[in-house]
Amino acid sequence: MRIATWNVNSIRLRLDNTLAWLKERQPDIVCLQEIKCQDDQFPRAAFEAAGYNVAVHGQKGFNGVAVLSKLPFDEVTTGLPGDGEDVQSRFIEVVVSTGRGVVRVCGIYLPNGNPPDTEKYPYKLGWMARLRALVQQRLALEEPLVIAGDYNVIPEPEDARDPALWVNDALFLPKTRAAFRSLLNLGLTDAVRAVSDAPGLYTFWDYQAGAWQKNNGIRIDHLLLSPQAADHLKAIGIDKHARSWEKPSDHVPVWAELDLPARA
DNA sequence: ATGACTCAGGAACTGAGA
Repeated sequence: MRIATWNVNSIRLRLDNTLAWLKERQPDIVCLQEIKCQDDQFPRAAFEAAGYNVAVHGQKGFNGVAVLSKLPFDEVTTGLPGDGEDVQSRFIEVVVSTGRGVVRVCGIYLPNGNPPDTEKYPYKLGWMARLRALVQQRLALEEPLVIAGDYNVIPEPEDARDPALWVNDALFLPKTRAAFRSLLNLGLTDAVRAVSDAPGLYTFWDYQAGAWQKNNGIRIDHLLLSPQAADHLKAIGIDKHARSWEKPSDHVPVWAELDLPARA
């Protein structure tokens, strides 16, 4: 079973790119972020025609997450618990059944948090604390669990081409990195880092200042695995070439292959 | 030195992104 994440930066503008990538990579489950539309504006029929079930948690104009799955959904829940005032669409959780039991997938779009001297940064840190609490509960289920998405966290200096550029940024501040480590320390495995310690495994290049041409990238899109998922990890990939396509997202797809059947 | 793009909304620009 191949599980992927991709921040598409508007699903309506990126529909053709997304369909082309699905055909090429053949993922079984895909978490999408920044769909930037309401539920009824999501191009559901195009993905259903490509063989996917669709779960959407959108909002008007920005944010928004969705999950595509070749397997039918046993459960779909939306919204990260822990703050009744939070109206931003950044969390979706699904459960599917395989021939060897269930797989649980959380799709997340973690807040950016910039500028750090505004209310946006405490919102980010609060969101990370709420995510940690949820993950702690889910780990007690002892299921294969994948938390996939745009974390807006640069975990380590080698995850940026030029870490000095990011020292005062919400993506790389000590409190951000500490909160990410605290999540990992619950017992999660960063799928990419389980396979490679190489530098340069970037997932985002800014549209500005020729960041792509200069390979001035960062690694901020991650798949974190529960022990029951990590035990089945076979391979990972970062589909960097999607950044060079016509009308690209500023993020590229990241995927993990688990040695679990992709059929019920 | 600074800004540099790209999106949605809604009809000229602003907010947001990272």
